Amino acid sequence: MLIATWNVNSLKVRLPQVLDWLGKHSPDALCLQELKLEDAKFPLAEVQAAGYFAAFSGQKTYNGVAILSREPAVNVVCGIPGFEDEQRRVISADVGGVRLVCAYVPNGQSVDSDKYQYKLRWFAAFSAWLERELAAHSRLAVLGDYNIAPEDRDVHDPKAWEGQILVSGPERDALRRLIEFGFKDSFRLFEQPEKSFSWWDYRMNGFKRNLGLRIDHILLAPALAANCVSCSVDVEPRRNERPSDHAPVIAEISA
DNA sequence: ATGGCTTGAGTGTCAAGA
Repeated sequence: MLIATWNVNSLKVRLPQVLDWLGKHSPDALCLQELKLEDAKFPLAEVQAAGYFAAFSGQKTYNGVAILSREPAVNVVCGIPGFEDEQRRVISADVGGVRLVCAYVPNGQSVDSDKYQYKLRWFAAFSAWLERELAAHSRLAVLGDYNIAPEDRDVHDPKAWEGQILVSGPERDALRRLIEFGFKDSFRLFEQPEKSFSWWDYRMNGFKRNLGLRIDHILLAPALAANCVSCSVDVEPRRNERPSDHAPVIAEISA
């Protein structure tokens, strides 16, 4: 089973690239973030024509998440239960015997902003919910844009980024808590090239110079991690014309 | 140099992303 995550930074703009990528990789499920469109404008017909079902939770202009899947997604839940939030950042569902959570973690803007406090508050609720979900679903996968680079090796210039948004201590602590629950960062189950990233700033030729961060992750419950046979970042779509600033991350689960 | 790109909104130019 192939599962993947991709922050597309506008599904309207990126739809042709998403359809192209689905055709090339045929994942069983693809989690999308930053749709930036309301549900009435979700390109369902195009996705179905490509052979996929879709569960989605969108809003105008910002945020928005979706799970595209070969088999219909069932038991779909939008948001973090019990956490009031107008921002559409989470959708979860069962696909092919796996419980998938698709998440777009808040960016945080800067460590001294209200948005950073929201990010930490949001993540605390996310984390508490995932701990319960992990107890309920042994085959649980949490895919998405975490907007957190777990370690210095996930940052092109750790000195320059020290203490900044996406790498700050409280953010990393919050992510580490998920690992303490038993989740595995599937990317680090395998030997990986040095300086592997999943996001590069549009500005200053960030991609060409590989000035990136690894902030998109596939976390797996132990039972899935034990059967994970590969995980990688697919940098190819970042070379496209009008690319998303994020690249897809893809993992393969055997059996 | 707190800039640089890209998107959506909306038709000026700004907010937000990371």
